[in-house]
Amino acid sequence: MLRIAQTLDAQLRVAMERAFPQVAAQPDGPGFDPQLAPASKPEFGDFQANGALPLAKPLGQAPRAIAAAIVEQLQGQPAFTELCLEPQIAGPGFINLTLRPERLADEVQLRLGDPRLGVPPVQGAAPVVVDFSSPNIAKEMHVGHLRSTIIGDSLARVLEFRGHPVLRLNHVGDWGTQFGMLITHLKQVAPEALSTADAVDLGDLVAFYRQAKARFDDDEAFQTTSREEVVKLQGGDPVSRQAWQLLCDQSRREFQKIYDRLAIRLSERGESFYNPYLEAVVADLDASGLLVTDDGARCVFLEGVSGKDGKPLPVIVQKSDGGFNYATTDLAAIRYRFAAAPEGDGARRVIYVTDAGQANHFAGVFQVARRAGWLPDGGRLEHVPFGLVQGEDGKKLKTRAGDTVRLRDLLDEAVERAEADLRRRLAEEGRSEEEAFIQHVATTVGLAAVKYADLSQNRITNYQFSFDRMLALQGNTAPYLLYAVVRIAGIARKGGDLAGGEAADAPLIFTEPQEWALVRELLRFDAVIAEVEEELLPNRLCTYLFELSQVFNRFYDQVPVLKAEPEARPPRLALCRLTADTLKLGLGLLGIPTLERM
RNA sequence: GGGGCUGUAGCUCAGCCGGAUAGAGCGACGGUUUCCUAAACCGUAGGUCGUGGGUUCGAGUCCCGCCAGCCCCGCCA
Repeated sequence: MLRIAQTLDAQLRVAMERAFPQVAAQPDGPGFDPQLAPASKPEFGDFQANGALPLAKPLGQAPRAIAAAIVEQLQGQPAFTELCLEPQIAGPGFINLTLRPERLADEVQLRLGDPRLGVPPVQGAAPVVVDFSSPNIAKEMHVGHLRSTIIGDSLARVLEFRGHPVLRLNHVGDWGTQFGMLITHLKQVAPEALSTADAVDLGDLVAFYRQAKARFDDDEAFQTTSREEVVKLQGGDPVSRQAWQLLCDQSRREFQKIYDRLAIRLSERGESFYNPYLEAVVADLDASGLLVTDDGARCVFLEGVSGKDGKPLPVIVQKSDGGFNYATTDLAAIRYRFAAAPEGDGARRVIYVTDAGQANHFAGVFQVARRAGWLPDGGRLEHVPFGLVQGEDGKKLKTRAGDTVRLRDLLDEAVERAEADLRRRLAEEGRSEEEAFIQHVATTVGLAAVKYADLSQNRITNYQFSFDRMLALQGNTAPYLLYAVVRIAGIARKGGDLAGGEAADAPLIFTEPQEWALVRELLRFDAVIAEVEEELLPNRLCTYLFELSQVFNRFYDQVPVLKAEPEARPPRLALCRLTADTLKLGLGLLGIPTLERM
């Protein structure tokens, strides 16, 4: 309906100008904004224009009279009367617009033949970087990586669908002090791990990492050795390099198992990738006069952000010992991503999907990048923050033993619970299914539940993780949406021709309110996609898909399809087909595959 | 001390650019099945939108103060 909304907006502007030419002539006048919005309630029609109300004061007229004058001018436009029924003026001066049923049917018809379901491909596409997931080498992926991975993937999918060339970058933690610690520790306790691939498994590596961290925190000699080890590594020492390479390879393979399970595609480009550019970052900042040496550290002082003593807060880009830190790497990454090829990605939009705790850090780093002039005209640099994953007690999610929850275990449990639920249901209904079917459904439902529960929440707030809620069969959950798709597949199995062959030329004539409700819901899809692309809020897409499922279920419950009168059958089958296509596409953009039966 | 985020029904949460009587889901209570999977549908109850001001024709939404919770705050990432 985006196209129609644009048309209506233009028509309203013309009507306003014609109704009040004296205002149109004023250069400093109030101007005209139709304030066109989707109708807030079905009884108000399809759209409402609220633009008459703000004109009341400047024009010195009653808002309803202003609305009436606008409506009169609208009615004088043939293009408008072809599109809409007679506008209604309601309340204090709202103009309610209802589209002609045949225009709605036209729109449905267009979408039936359109694989993009009415979503236009983007014009003038330029690369978009989505930086997400980003686990640390030599650690296992845990619940803390869940949200970034799932949200980032979904945003990337939406942007890709719109036609942007998307670089999905996995900015893994593969550099820095942590490696000094780990390698130093391993040299002493498990030297074979540094020269032989897979000498220890990742779980052990994680334990070693923890030990190394503990030693680092209270053993000064160990700290010193670790720092020296980092210097060796950065200096390209072959032994250190090889150890590092082995650790990275091993972690990479473990990460990939998770990504494969979740059907997530990512290009690894870790922190180390930017090492060759760190010097240039500092030089660049120096050349643009932003760099200040303070206490031996080279930093950029932020504008508008002050610390304890009221002094501006610094972003440190080179430590007093000459080393670089994460801010330097992040700056190098921004610089590289916006820079033109071959020494850059040529991006026009760079998106970081990380927890909200890093908001200050990114705000600082972004400010420096902007002031350094690294963003091209129209370049967008955005932090997409999200809240913590909490348990049902409202505290940070932990295992019973108090450990961090591994992502692997979390996914396993979701699938196990989905399987148990399915088996119980099969037993209750006396159904018998093949083992392969059960495994496939349980896996799909379990993983879908985890993804959907995360995505359906406004990402900025903390997220209360609950297997029971996400796997519930009713409510705003993955199983509920998947079930709507299954119901439509059931119609096809029982002889409904969803491919459109049945009376393909028959006009789409709808008679029931449930049909119209479904039509209107289906036509919202393009606007929802546009909104997610802009606001980077996948929960808006979830809400839409849930509402679509609800409207469909109401239709399914109250309006027969297969047993409809012969002339009513084709249009109803068409609605089923478009609903299924919309749900499949929408869920696909959330990274969730659908099922034919469940 | 400074900064960020959050505060909406018993619980979990939506709420678009400020628009009409603030919405879902769960839970509670009550209904619906000779018919496409009842994993569904229909209905009832449940709200000082943390709080006090301000702006506006109109504020859950914007501005300021306050309260509460979480997070961040110089050489870790």
